[in-house]
Amino acid sequence: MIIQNDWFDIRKISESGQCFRIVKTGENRYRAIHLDKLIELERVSDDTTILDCSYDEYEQLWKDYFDLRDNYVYQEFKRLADEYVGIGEDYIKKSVENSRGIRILRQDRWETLISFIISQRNNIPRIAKSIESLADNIGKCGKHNNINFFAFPTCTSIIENRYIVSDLGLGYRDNYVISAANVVAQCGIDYINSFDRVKQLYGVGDKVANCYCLFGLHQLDAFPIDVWVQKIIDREFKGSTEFLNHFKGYEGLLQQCMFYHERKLSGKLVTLTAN
DNA sequence: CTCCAGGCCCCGA
DNA sequence: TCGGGGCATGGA
Repeated sequence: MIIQNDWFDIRKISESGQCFRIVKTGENRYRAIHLDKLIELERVSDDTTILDCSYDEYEQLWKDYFDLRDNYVYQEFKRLADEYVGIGEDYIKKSVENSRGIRILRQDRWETLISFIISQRNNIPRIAKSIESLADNIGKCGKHNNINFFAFPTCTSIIENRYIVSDLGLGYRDNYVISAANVVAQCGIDYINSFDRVKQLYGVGDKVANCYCLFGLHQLDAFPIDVWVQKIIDREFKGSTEFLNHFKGYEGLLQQCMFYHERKLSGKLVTLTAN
């Protein structure tokens, strides 16, 4: 499949910190794992990305995963940013422009939940490593062409293999992961359908709950505040989040732009690579 | 050695 | 409700 869309930048998406299983495999080449599928992508120009899959598989799976049904929210958000007048104006406009092509993926809820539980007080390479470790040890094996890969483990697998999970170097987060697995095995992931529900989980606070809403539930108004975003709020907006009122419904898009932009500026953008 | 990483729990005021 | 200590682990 050839995707012609200059609002889609797989490199920026993979470096934006929203997902941990999209890795760089070569120059302009990326690999993504979603559910029990693997796909390889190549960004051949600013507006063209090749997805190595059939039309049917694209329509059935990857179109939704990469949120490629339309560009409406991204264009609308950009328009809001262009119109913004007020404190931090320059920072907002630069971060949004610099982040063009970032989309909010429609990731698997369960994987998103566990990924961001693991993310707390952790760094991105090690988060990715922990997730790979979970998949490699207790996930289901799949095969794509001649590549072996492992799907993210189910809640049942985590419960059944909880002693293995506790030995994967997750630190104190292993109890949070196992606890969440128990709740989801009992109630189903559909039960975790709101900020309040997800926050009830042991080890989930405001930040992780907001990440779950934004990246797992695709609630684009969620605005996770981590140490980076807090730093931006303090420095560029004098500690006030009043600027969010201009971005009603799209706060999460702005959060991603700021997070990406800030890390890029500080030279701490992380490029995940295979193995 | 210390410091830090997309925080959260728990405790005491 | 707010602030601070403690928390597992590994890399810099």
